[in-house]
Amino acid sequence: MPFDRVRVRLAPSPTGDPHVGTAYVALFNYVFAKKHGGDLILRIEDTDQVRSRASSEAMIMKSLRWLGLEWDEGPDVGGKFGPYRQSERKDVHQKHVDELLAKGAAYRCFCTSERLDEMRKAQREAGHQTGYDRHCRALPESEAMTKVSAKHPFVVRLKMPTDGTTVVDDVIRGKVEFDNARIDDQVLLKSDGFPTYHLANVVDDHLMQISHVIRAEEWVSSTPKHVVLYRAFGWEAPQFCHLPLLRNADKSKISKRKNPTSLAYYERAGVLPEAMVNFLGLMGWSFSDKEEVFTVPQMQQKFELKQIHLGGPIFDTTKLNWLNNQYLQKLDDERFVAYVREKMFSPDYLKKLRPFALERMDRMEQFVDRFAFFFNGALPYEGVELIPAGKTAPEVVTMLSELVEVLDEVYDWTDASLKEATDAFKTKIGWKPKDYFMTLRLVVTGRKDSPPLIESMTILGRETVRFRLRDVLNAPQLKS
RNA sequence: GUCCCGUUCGUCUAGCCUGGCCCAGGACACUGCCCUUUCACGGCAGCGACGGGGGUUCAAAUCCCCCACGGGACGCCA
Repeated sequence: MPFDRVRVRLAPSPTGDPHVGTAYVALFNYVFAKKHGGDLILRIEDTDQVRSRASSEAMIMKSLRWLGLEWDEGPDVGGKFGPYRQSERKDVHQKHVDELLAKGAAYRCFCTSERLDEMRKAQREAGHQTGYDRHCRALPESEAMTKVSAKHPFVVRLKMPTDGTTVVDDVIRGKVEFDNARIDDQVLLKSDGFPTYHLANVVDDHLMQISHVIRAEEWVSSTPKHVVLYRAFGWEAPQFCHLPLLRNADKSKISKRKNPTSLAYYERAGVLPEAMVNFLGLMGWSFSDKEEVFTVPQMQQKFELKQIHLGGPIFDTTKLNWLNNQYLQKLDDERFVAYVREKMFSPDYLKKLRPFALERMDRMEQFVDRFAFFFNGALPYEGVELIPAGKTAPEVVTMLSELVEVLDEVYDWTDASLKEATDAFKTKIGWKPKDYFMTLRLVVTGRKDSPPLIESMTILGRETVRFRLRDVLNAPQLKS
């Protein structure tokens, strides 16, 4: 361990909704840090200029706080190792890339993406592992500099050793050996001047004095590159610990296509943060062979990285529901009332509903019944005519499944962009407006007499709409 | 395809390092019974797993080897 003090980091990339996988890794990092009296650092990995969004960063921080996983240093709380947003550390990264270049540990590559694509295609067809063919590695320095002055775009790649092995020492897995010859010359600096994950991660982890890198299993295969990087810089590598990947029911890596993965979804669904955290703590780890209900402070006492079971756990929320019920039963008056009044029937949410509600009621008592779908999760579809005349169940299923994909691409969840997206999709599939919109209305609201569809979808939010679009596929009418 | 990781009830897991206490323990789910004017909670019971094959050993879920299966990675994404 390169530093005396335990310092771990959480390094999410702000490219979407706050993910349960992020929370999972966050929990284990948090618990490990606290157990050892160390620090948790939140570092935003926003080096992907195309996909990073500020709104995503804000949501991730909000969700982590909701779970009670507070960080000691981060973009919002500061700290002496900042800045904590990688996009603000470009100079630092550039400087370190220059150092590698000067040392001869890295080289400039002028290959175009077209050439790389063709190369990979050929490799794949030949049945080989894909990887850079090191075309530019042998390029003389003088030639490279000429190209640079001629403004040829380039990336900087790591010079991997061509023989021997690199050993990754993982806290749980032990020593894992990799054949250097099979490891790619990783791009460290992109042509836009931003570092890739690999470079930024190693540099920042070292500069921020990270002692243990606790992250998901998907990183195991790139860790030897990181080890080589640490060596190139002359730094001692941190302890690595790769957590198992949460899985879908079919065992593939958890994805929003097959599971609700957004923490915002679970929060809205009325899952208590202590239940969520407890549930995540049960994935790959166990508190004891008798008790399964525990708090984060209790987990801290007993937690050991080495005890983590490596079989990838299926993220099956059945047990989460039971756990949540356990915690729900313990809610006192204060928390219960606060939840219903401030979260479920929050003033902000009710204000959004007011214009739609008032013109459709003659007595206030009708509100709860008629607007229930604004507060519910899953809707009852018994007796609802989900299939328009002339259409078949498979057609409706296909339409809805494709629509989910379309809506996933909607960048901001507003009336305008939803209208645009749903209209475009309607035109594409060529359904009659009435059939299309009524089906959608029934799926999203569960009733024919709902307020305007687009506005309702906007208010309900992305996660709930997505959930219903998927959930309705289980309705008997649509099963064939 | 190549490399790497994994594999205990349907699901989450204990046990595996330090072989015998394991004809494998707990929890969720499911089924039944009890409690109960309903439902839920709660209680009790039941169902249900060491991927396969070789070895080592007096003894293997536990150690070794092979196979199968699952997953991850193979991006100027993280």
